[in-house]
Amino acid sequence: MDNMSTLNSLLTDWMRAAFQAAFPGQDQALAAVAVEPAASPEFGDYQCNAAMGLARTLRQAPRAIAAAAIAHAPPQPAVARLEQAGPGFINLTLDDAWLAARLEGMLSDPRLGAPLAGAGRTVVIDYSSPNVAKPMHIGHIRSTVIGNALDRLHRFLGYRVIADNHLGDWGTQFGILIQGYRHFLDRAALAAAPVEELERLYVRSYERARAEEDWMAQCRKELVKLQAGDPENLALWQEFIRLSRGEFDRIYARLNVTFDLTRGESHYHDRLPGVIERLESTGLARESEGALVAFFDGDKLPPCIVRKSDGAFNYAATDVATVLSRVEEFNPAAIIYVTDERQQLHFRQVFALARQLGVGAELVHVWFGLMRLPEGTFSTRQGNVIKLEMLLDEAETRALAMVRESSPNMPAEQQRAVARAVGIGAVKYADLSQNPQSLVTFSWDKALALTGNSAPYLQYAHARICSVLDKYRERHPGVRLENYPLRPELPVERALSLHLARFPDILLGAARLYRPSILADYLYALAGHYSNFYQNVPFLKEAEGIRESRVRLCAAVAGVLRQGLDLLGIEAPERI
RNA sequence: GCCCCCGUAGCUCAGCCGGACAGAGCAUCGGAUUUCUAAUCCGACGGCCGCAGGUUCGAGUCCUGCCGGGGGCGCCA
Repeated sequence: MDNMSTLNSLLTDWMRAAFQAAFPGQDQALAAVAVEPAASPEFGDYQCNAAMGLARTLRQAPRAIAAAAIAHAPPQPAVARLEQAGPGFINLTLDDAWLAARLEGMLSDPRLGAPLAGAGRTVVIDYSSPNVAKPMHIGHIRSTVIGNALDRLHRFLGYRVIADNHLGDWGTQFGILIQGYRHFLDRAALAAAPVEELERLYVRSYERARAEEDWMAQCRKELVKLQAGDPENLALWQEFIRLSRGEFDRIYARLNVTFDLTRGESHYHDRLPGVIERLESTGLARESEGALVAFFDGDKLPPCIVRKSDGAFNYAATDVATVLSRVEEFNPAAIIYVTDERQQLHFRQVFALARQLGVGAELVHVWFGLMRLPEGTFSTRQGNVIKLEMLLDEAETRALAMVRESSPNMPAEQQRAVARAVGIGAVKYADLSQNPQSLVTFSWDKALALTGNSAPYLQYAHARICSVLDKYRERHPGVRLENYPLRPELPVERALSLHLARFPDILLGAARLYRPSILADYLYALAGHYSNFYQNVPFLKEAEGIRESRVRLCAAVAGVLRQGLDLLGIEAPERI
């Protein structure tokens, strides 16, 4: 199946060839000819809208153009009907037998027809990236979950992925924290909840620093000592990182997220003087009011400070150094950053500098809107922060209550495992299923939805299929289902088959636009088609042949659901 | 002041490169379980797609302006 093109590209190439045969010498204008899924089933399976747009260039009426393209279309076994409609649409209906064979091909491929689009290419994905010494709260989940889905998706498409958790482990906050640690440490609290205690120390020290000049000066001194390699401060700093990573790792384990690298900003510290030198020598940055400032006259961006007047490097310098280091070490085709919207300007500046320094890799900032509460923003100071662990706990608790109710006979251990999969899946899906760039208002009921457009809905569809397959094997032991052909005859079966066959195109689209929500939408629609099928069409008690075809269709849906959910980082238990 | 994003059904949101009558979930109302898991399915109700112009054969989608909300803009990261 590796050499097989996806449905979209197959039909698009063919349709373009039809236009080229009808209008020789117009290749440039015809490059835009494309085929897309039909807006409505009544129009067929796919449609081509190119004729209307070409009317001016080709100096012909759209309907005449469409008719000519149809007349010149080369033979194509995939297409049963090709017809003109409305002002110049071309509607395509796939051949039933061809579609069934296509599905057979997908099912015999462990990759379900997904092309190895990224073979030989490397992408670095920088995501999650929490700050050391601060607990992860619900604002951190989006980067983690979206980044992880992009990670899995790219890996599946054959990219070599370097997932890097770029910890915030360097900077002025550590001077404040060390000073706080020296004066306010509560050892019992640190032992009980280390990161919470570190945060408390930071907040307390920070507040005092705002009020007292001397305290602030002392914080700065601690930072300078740390950055100069003072053994005592270095040891403290390493301890902060160790404690924080312990807590982060616990959350990542629950979320089933793993990184290839966990390099903090500190990793690039030694490279900063070299970067500054290059920025200065190339004229990209110059002195201004004691600071070193990068200007972006050509790019219409405001200037940014790369080195402060006290000589400390700013985070723009760190991020440029990080880009250069990644390019040098991994030679990636793309570096993808997943952060919230507040960093848009920052990354535009960093990317502009990197390009000026000769970086050719595609630099992408995948940003998402800040999570808000109905009553407004949340902040540590207002004390209305919802800790990520609390959210995950609540999700599992709600899911467990549901499992106990609907599956009272399931062993307790399994109930807990299902509740974990369902609860965590629900939380992830809430972030993955919407356009990340919308403003998001957090609500418990939405984040933990267990019905409707939610992960549990998909998991439920999957579990029901597993149950059907088990029952089939019980009643018909030893039967090799592959020996029976797929015969999608009913409209709902055909719709299901067509939807399944689109899976590879969906993966490519989601990766190209860096939007896992495209995959989530697809899976939701798939589960919807399936639920309709399941609810309204009997299969186990049908006659041999029909029965096997339908059971195989079920298996196909299960396979795509499982693979799709896995790419979103969501488990698909066989029983829920 | 300048820049970026968002504004779609009562609520929460989809809507890919502009395409044929604008779609879900929740909520409300009405149906479906002797059957393969009802965390489900079927149906009803519900929309000047913020407003006003413009481009286009065609605009929720692109452009301009305005209104409303969020974020950012030289010494935090």
